[in-house]
Amino acid sequence: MPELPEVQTLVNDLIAAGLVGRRIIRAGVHWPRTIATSSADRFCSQIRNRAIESIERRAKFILMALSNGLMLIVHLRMTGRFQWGDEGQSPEKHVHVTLSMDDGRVLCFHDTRKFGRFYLTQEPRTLLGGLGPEPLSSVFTAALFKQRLAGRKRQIKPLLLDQAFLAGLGNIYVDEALWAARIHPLREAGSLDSAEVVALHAGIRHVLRQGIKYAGTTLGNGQNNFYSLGRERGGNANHLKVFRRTGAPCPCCHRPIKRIIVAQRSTHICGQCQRLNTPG
DNA sequence: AAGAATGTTACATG
DNA sequence: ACATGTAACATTCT
Repeated sequence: MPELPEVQTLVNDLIAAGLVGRRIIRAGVHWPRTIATSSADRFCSQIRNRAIESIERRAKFILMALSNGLMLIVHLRMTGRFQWGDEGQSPEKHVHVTLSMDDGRVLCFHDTRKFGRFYLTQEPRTLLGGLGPEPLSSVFTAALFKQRLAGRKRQIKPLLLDQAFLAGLGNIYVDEALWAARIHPLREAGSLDSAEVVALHAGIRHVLRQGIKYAGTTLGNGQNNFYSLGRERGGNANHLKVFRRTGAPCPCCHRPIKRIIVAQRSTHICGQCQRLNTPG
């Protein structure tokens, strides 16, 4: 669920909350497997008394640079999120890591499905080196996109979901971007013509920027859902054109949105606007 | 009320 | 290179 816009929203919130410059005085781990790089004990002793020097996003990872060259990297996977807790009180259900700050606040990592991971490393490149370009950065031009698509035989949707090809997209924003560009998710990636590449490049950047603008996408009311630092919902669900809108009219041609399965993932398309074969 | 589906990723196997 | 299947989990949906 948390894709690039949701992770960016969280990073923005963490910065706005004044976390940069604060020092971590104590860590608690209640589900040890959350810590991917070491034992829970070693994690706690290593992170203790480090100051947070910067917070940024790369792909769907949250990067916190700590003092003395250590980097804390967090991946939320499907249901991870951060929220404030109370010092001295036992953490609420599904809180697996707590970070007590030098100003008395407690940053809690909450993750119902327990897929989220914390990495503590001196060498971030090991984890991040294989990622594709950032879709919102200036290096991601239509020309670069075209070059990376050339010759690829995979279907366009699973390729866009591949973090080594392009960083940060997930199921929601891929469906939205493909609809915006009027491209069928099963199209062979290397078969897109120049106009389609340009449209898809623009579509990807548009849907991601819109997601960030509305502070992420929160679907439904379940707790397996995106909530930002202050437990606020994102507003982007109101701006989705196809995702989870099966049966609703396509905003472009008013035919009903269809749900199909592509690469084992639920996929939402307009069969009229997104053609697999050229009409005729 | 039991069983299926679920936004992510890594890894194993054809 | 690419497609497919599975596993990691708990909650929500059917």
